[in-house]
Amino acid sequence: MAKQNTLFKDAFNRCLLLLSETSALPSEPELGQALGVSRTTVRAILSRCEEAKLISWDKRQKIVLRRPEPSDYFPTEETDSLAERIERSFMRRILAGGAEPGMQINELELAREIGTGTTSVREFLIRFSRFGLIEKRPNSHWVLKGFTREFALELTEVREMFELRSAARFVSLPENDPAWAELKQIETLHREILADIDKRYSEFSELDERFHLLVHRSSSNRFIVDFYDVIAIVFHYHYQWNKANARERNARALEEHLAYIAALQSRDPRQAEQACRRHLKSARETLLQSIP
Amino acid sequence: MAKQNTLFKDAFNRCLLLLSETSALPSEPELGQALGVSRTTVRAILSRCEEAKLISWDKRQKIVLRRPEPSDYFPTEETDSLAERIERSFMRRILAGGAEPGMQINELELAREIGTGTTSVREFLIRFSRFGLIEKRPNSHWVLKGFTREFALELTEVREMFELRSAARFVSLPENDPAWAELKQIETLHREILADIDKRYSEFSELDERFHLLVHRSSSNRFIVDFYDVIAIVFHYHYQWNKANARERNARALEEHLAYIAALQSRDPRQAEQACRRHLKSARETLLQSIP
DNA sequence: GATTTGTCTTTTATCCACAATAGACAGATT
DNA sequence: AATCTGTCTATTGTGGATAAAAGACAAATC
Repeated sequence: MAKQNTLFKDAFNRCLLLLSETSALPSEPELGQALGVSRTTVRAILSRCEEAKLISWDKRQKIVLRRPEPSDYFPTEETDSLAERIERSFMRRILAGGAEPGMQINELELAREIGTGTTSVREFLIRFSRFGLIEKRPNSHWVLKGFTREFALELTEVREMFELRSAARFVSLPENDPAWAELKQIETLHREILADIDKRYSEFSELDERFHLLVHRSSSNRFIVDFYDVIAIVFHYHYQWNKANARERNARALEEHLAYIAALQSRDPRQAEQACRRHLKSARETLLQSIP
Repeated sequence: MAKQNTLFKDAFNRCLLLLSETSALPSEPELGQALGVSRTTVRAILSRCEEAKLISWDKRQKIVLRRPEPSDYFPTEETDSLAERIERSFMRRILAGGAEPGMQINELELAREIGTGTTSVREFLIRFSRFGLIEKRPNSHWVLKGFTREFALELTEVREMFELRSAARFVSLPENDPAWAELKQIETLHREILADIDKRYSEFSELDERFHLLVHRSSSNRFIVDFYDVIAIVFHYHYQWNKANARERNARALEEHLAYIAALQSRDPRQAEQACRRHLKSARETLLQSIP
């Protein structure tokens, strides 16, 4: 089967959205830019649109003939890349299922379960190994080290070092740095969600990631920024998995964030450090509480 | 060709060393333990030893018939794993050769040059990407970010955070922790090399890695210990590549290490921090000097 | 003259096959 | 009773094949 054309399908779906808002499509390179794909893929999309009588296509003339209907879209299951599917399956297995530390991980078995080749699973495991949750025994299996208390403590120790350093850098960013504008936006979103917390508390997870990533970015250090991936994936699956008291937890975190944001905006290193420490401490406690 | 039997060849060579010192070999599981391979490989080794009339083998009787000669060994080029060969080729290319940042890296071309399949190269690049020197553009090529001044500064920034933290932990290790004995050994080696610095200065590189890894290990934090891989690979190739004034540089570093070791042994956190800072500062300067 | 399109080549992502290696189990040996 | 050996099976490491996707280049169009 070689490569799945998930990129094509996903870009096609996104093209239909564009198409429902205009009467003609732009040039091929421009469309490629808009969809983030190469001209080869753009042309495949246009061909399919033409076949489905969505547009008439003659060289530069790409006229919309009708609005796309739900049945024109590819089903969402077909638009996820293989890597995403593998990640989800794997995380479900090791977080939800009984995942005792020390358990062996079998490439072939995982591949069969997910319905894919071993190469892709293998590459996923290699990429994933940098998160410190699994380890390879050469010429033999992988070992699950598990989402344990030690893991959480080691993770948060490094996180705290990095975020304190990043917050210190943040307050000294020049006035015209775009991070200040982004911070303002994030602040506004916090207030909006807090104002309607009962309905919108579940939006916190995404906002949390956006905020902390912004802080880490100001370190201008690739190792610090890259490490944020580890934190993000852990918290991402952690939120999905541990929903007890989510509303209260998130409300409290939003308040802490607002204090932290105000401290950053004050440009005072001491205030920023204090607010950062306070929030990180409670984030650590929350994470630890969810581990048996 | 599927898999190369480099493990077998390497283990066979190591087995010949054992064989030259005894008159009979132990049981298969024991031999496997000693060589770090499975019984399957042990049996392959024994078969070959028998064929080469090095031993007579009948079930539990494995009697050495003659001493191995140089011609019995496999040539060392054949005992390196594919991953090691790829790493060396790649590092030579990007460090020695003209490696401008922004250059594209082509899996197929690399594979052809090294004489291997694309899968292995690909897996190597994925593993290597955690060192922050290359970056993947999905569905497209890899980009070389280059061994630049920024890279060195970002690397040393994190290194300094981690090593200071580890040194602080080190001084509070309990008296009976094996790290103290290892530190003593390392200290002795330092003195031996310094005493005969003109001949032995090149042994510093390996000792340097051993010392700093010991310090990082005392953090008991997998992320800190894993990060030491990044430092180690950079310094490893850096030493191979920048040999100007190696004798003086190494002599100075050895002196600094001895001061640092004494400070650790004093168990005084303040002294340890000072000595650590002093050494890291000069290590950073040395690294930066070698970058244009 | 700058874009755009048509066409073609190159490269990546993925599956599959096969040798090397690990590992399991029962019968043999101490 | 414990360990070892013989034998067999399962899994990993690696090369090669192929569809999807990117990208190069010249001719066409504005």
